[in-house]
Amino acid sequence: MADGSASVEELLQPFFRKIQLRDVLGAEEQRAIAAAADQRVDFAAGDDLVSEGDRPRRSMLVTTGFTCRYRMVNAGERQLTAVHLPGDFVDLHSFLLKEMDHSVGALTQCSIVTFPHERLVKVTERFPHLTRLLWLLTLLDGAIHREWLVGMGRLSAPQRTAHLVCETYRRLEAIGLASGNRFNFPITQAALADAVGISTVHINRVLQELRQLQLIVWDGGIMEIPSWPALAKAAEFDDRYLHLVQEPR
Amino acid sequence: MADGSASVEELLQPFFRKIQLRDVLGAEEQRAIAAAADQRVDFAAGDDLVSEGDRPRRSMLVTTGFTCRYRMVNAGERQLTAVHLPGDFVDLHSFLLKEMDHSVGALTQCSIVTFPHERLVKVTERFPHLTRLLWLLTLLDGAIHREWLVGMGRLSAPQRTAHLVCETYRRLEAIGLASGNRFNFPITQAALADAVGISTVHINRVLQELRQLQLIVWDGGIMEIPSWPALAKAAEFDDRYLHLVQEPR
DNA sequence: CCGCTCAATTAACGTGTGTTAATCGCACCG
DNA sequence: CGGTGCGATTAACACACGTTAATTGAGCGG
Repeated sequence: MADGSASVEELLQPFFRKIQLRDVLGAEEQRAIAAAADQRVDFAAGDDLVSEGDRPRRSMLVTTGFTCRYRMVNAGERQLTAVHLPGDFVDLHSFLLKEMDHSVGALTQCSIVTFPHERLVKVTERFPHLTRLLWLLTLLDGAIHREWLVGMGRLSAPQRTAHLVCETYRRLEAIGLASGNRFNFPITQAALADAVGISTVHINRVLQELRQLQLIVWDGGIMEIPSWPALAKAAEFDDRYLHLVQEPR
Repeated sequence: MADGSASVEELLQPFFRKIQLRDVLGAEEQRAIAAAADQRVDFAAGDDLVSEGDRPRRSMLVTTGFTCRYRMVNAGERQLTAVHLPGDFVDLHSFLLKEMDHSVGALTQCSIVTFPHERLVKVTERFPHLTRLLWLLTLLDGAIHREWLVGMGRLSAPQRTAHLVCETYRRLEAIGLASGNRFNFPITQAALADAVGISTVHINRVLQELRQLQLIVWDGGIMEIPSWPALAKAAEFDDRYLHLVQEPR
């Protein structure tokens, strides 16, 4: 690590938890990953961490804050394809895809840790099981992509919005960053609209509906879920696709 | 291989081409993969190759025909999340995700080759570069998922339909299974509707529009693209996300 | 050759969501 | 303390797409 008061191990806690939810991570593997970490970098909300067309030589892991993957189309319309939380790699796939086919932006102020690709190659040469775990992380991204696809195709805007709230809470809770059916969600309605695939005008209508149905309370950047069963039912949310099961991979 | 007149190597040709479009595949690696192949299995159109909730102990690679990944929601609505062609693994991700979070069905009659998971583990233990290539294949699936997501959120139904036609042609062409702006596409309008995320009534309207604009000719299971530039422009299609570039991975 | 079934097609009507544009509230700052 | 700007909100109107239901056409088995 080049700088920072916190040790790499500390910064990687959410990441380790994320993995340990799915498999056992050996002490040696843990050290190997920590040793592969390089610099720490901070970004302000709205900044781009990587841009479409870039060929990054390192991958970035979020340690604090929210980021998103997105693409622009048409006349400046934006569509998010993923939201990333602490412990998530935002572009581990660039390690093998090489060229970015989308951009990554900061939804809030955030900080990340970088992993040079040549060090990741070394990991794949020496640690087959750890390699499979990194692979797994990109597969989890894919599973979430599929879930979003199903929502986009077959759920209404209110359902998709509710679904995103459920998903975000469940993922934060899993790594110990949320509890009590509330979490910090300091993003803009416009960003939420871009995630759900609707207009800013309509996300506003949708949010009012969800509020009126007492499905969510969202104020001052805090999202609260008055009744998890009610929200999950409305969203047809089932966390199977998050694969929150510890087993040998 | 347990049975079949064709050798594994023959059956794996589209698969080898798919990989070789992105990197060099060594002779030893080629042999290792061929050796990991197990049985050949045939399916009829409409059959399920794997179902949501299953825990497959082998992954399947399509050798002929079209398959799809899908999930059911609500009152029997179906949403496809991927279409797979010869050379594609339909569930390589199950190797690490373990439990299927969606089903895989045959869009047409098709045949596949299976790869027992324990043999894939051995591959990851002995062939780091080949492992990265398999990982890459799942990353390509992810890239296509993101492209679909952008389309679902920000493109019109005619655009998404045109986009799927472009994508399918480009992928088939890449592995040598299509040329001359035509390809075999013997699927039902209902299946296409499930891929694009619209109703069967509306896919019919969309197809008529695309036909009237001379963007596609689709008759007797043959899809023809009168003008590739015109269709690509209408669909905002750019094949960057397919990563058709040979380079060290 | 009839009747069955399934895919494709058409029509009528309802609605979820987009678009445009204006207003409001609030933080920030000179 | 009054501007400035951004995010949230509201209104009016348009239309892409869904729903329901009926019709047509092609393949296929009896």
